[in-house]
Amino acid sequence: MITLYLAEDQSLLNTALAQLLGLEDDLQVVGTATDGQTALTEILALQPAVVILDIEMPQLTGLDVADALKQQHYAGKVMILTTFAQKTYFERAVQADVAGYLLKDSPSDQLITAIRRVVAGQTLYAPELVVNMLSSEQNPLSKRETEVLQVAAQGGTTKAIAAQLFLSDGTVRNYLSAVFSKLGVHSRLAAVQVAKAHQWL
Amino acid sequence: MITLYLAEDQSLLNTALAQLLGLEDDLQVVGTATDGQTALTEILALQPAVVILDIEMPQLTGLDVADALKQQHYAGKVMILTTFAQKTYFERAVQADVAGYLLKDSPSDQLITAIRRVVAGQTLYAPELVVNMLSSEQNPLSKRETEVLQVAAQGGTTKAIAAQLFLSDGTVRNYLSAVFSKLGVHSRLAAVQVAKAHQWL
DNA sequence: GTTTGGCTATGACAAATGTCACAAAAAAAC
DNA sequence: GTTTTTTTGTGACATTTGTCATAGCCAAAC
Repeated sequence: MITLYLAEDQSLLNTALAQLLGLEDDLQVVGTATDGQTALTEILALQPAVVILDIEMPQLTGLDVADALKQQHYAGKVMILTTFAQKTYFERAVQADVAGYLLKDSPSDQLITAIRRVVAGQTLYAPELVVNMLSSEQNPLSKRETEVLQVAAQGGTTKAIAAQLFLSDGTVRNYLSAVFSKLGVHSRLAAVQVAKAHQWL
Repeated sequence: MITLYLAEDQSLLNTALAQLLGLEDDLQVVGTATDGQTALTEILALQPAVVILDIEMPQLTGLDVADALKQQHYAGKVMILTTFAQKTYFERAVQADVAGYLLKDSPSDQLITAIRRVVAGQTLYAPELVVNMLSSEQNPLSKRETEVLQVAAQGGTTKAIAAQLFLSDGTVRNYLSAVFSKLGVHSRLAAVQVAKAHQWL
């Protein structure tokens, strides 16, 4: 019998999956949560063989939970189950030694077979991710440039940005100018648009 | 026996729900789709008693499908099943005479009872929506102001905005100035932030 | 029938923004 | 150990942006 724990923000999917997985002879759902903090506490108490984590959850994200479990040298397998194939999420998940990274756009029976394979020792990554990793352009901005743009995206004035980052007024304008040049735009708003589209922000 | 059709973008939820609903004695899932166009065609062919529609789907949204079904004087009941309680979505749904508007953050057994009630002739709206409708502030911007801000949000220069809307350069600046004053900000970026936060954009 | 509000426009001004050249220290890469 | 990149800064300039006063036209409201 494989014991499962399910952490999923969206109650409908959470309950539906819990019931469906429970119908399988070799699977048993020992607990569910709709937020990361509850999930982490209960996982450590219940010690399920497989943990299935959504990423976007209140309080702690699924990735935060995976990190915490890694630090505790958790014995069971950890799987991430999320909507989008975001490079940054995936990279963090790999860092946290997850045994599986699946997308919500594959049918539920694939999830079930994936669980069995993970228990058998396999590591499963959704194929879309590999494609996405290769095709997605990398951020041409330096760390600081990204940071400045990020703060600028909040909509504050140059002065406000400078104050928040402990920089001079002119330096901020210089950074932004460099950002614009790299992104091929001429204004903050346009830069934010482009950066968001590429998920660099 | 209640015949059901399920249109849901996310395959995992789609398949999980289809299986779960099919387990009920009085429910039968006669078809599913992951996009609006397929859903509409198949619904008209299969004539299910209840149609469950997600909103955000490729090609046609659930609301588009609901509109089309209303125009055809469709005999069955139409239910919307979506993630967020957005006022604008809800209003459109009510216009399309949907029999139910449910949120994905309630458990799956509530969906099942909701289906039975809708078939019995009841109309069900998620309680969160009523709260949301009352609490959400209304857009203080005029139609044209909203339009200008919307175009400005794309990141173009004043000239580009003016060209796109067939306005003079100065008029665009005036509109934006009025928008800023109403939203309590002093820049385009900040205005876009505020407007997006309130879902006025 | 007048008043109100929305749409459009111009001109002028102050402030903010974007650009460029230049420079120097620190960190990273080779 | 040298070169390159990154980070930070100044000063100056052109352009863009935001603000305000003012005004005509139109439609809706009262």
